[in-house]
Amino acid sequence: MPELPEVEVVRAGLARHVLGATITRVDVLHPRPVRRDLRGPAGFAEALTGRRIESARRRGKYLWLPLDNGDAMLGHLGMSGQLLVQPPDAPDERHLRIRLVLEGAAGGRELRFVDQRMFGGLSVSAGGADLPPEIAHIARDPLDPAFDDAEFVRRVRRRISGVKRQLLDQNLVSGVGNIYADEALWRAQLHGERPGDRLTARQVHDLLGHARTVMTDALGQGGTSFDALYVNVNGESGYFDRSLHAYGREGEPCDRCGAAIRRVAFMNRSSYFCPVCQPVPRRRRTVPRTLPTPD
DNA sequence: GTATGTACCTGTTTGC
DNA sequence: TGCAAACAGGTACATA
Repeated sequence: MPELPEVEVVRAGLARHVLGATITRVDVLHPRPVRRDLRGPAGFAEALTGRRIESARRRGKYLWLPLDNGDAMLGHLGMSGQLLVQPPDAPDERHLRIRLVLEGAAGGRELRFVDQRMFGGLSVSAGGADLPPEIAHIARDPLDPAFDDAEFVRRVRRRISGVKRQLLDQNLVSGVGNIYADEALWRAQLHGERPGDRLTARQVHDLLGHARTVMTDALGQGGTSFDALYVNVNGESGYFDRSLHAYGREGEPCDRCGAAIRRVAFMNRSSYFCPVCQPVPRRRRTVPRTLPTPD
């Protein structure tokens, strides 16, 4: 489940291993991962063939490879996507979806998009080398030096939506997924259903700081895991078994107070929290205390 | 603009 | 043993 730290590991791996390479052939083995490319599989392949990869960039969980003609190959790993740099004689992965044959700097290698569930995908963004217009709406991530903390705090406190939903809103802040949202909320001792407009600026600011810390820690661990004997640029950081306090720990004692961690359904997925450290907020009053006077 | 719910997708796990 | 349902969750989109 690649989140921001995992995607950054992939980006850094790509920056190291495919820069300057020319794409000489593209095989689209399944149409779904290129569904966002309106030209279809053949057009996608044609737009990439002959292009040279100039760099590797990222915003939130999206990453893109600027090309020598000003376009970019835009990618998202979704739930289960991987980008692997492999020698051509490596056997095809079971869920290999797209193969890019490379020449030049990464001579004789292949860049492979492998994705079991196919929530992820690749597309060619016209003129997207600097920032693909398809993702212009995606906010900066908390690790981006240009991220505006004060603006984030202001926007969260303007909405009545629960704070976890806001953490997952990529228009507000990018890169935070379900796992790190639960971890940041646990550290901040806030329940995810606390309405944004009922939090103090200090609380939102602290929550953002915890999100930043969780992701920075994961980045530190994941950053050392990929550069193996043969180049393996993937989304596995090995983070999940180690330092999670809330996510996936239903029934286990809270590391802070010992109460059993609870799991509740949330947006077609799960939320994990400590019922003592992160008390469920009281319901908002639905009837105003005093009825408004009619005009 | 905001708030909320759902479709998409498939391998694995769980339950009967 | 075999089958079906539940589950995992990031994003885009629909609806109010």
